[in-house]
Amino acid sequence: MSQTPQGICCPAPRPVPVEGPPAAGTGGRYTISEVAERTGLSAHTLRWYERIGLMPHINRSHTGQRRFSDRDLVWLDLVGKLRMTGMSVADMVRYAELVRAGDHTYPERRRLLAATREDVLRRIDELRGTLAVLDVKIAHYTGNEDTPAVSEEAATS
Amino acid sequence: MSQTPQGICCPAPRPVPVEGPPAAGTGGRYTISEVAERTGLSAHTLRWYERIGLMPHINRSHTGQRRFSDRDLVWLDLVGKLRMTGMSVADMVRYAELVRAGDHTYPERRRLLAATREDVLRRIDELRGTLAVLDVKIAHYTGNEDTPAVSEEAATS
DNA sequence: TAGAAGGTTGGAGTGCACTCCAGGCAAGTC
DNA sequence: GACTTGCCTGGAGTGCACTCCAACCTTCTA
Repeated sequence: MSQTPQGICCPAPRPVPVEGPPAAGTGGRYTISEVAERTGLSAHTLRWYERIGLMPHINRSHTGQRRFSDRDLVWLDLVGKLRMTGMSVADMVRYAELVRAGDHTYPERRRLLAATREDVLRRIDELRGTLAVLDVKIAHYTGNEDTPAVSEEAATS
Repeated sequence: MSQTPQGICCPAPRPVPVEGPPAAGTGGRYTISEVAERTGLSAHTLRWYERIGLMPHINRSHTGQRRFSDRDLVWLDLVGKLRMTGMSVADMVRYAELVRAGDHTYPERRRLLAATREDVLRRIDELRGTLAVLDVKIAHYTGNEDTPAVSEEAATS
């Protein structure tokens, strides 16, 4: 959930069998390419999300093609938000499993999201810190467009 | 520099021959493990950073071991900040090359950092957006610790 | 009837940022 | 002299999150 000083990137996933609650029966029926366009995810990624258990069961047409519901879109929207927080796909799959498991998982879901929230706050703080550094650097370069550098160049610029 | 909806992760690097300005001659002489401890980076990563051109030349002891200077530590601090912004290693190498190339690269360095700054602002905004979503979810789970779920469960929780 | 468009699958491939490994060297301690 | 510690190198391996491929199926339009 949190990030080590070096590994600025990401934790450990694992493929998970899809076996959730009954899929939605509400709203429009979108093809995979329509959903790709709406969400900005590729069709590849949408299939992959389903395969690893990050989606609830997706309905199929009589020819076996995926037909996404409005509910699926809402879910994908949440997934997109969670991705933005830096949450790993593995953790999102874990969350999806909790949702499928039923209401008794509320406390754990809350815990997962609360931890994510803490992460986000930390990240915002970090980013604000980098902003300060960037501003100093940019001001330095702006004020010295053509003047010779001072001392610490290799280290400080 | 910016991130696509899907590729939340990262751009393209390339190995770059180290051939920068004369290395620092100031300050303490730290071994690689000392620097690893101070920066939180692994010794592996420090060697790798040097190899790809992300470090200025690092001095060596008479036996060929790296001896990092205070200036190197300052540089690593900046690199750490840039990593936090989400800047790719490839872009950081590019920046390091500009620093090595001399003062006439000030405008481009400024441009690079200004673009990074914009990215950071965008990311902070995104994170704030996710915070709002998380808060709604967490409040929902907190208020319904044991009560049955409502309708949209698979999609909204 | 042909061809194009859009979908299906499992499995392999990609790019990034590390991370580890084998084999070796130098200095210090018992 | 043996052992330990800490460092060196080039190159291979890892984990994540996609991304692509080949072979195939349906549906639709010309």
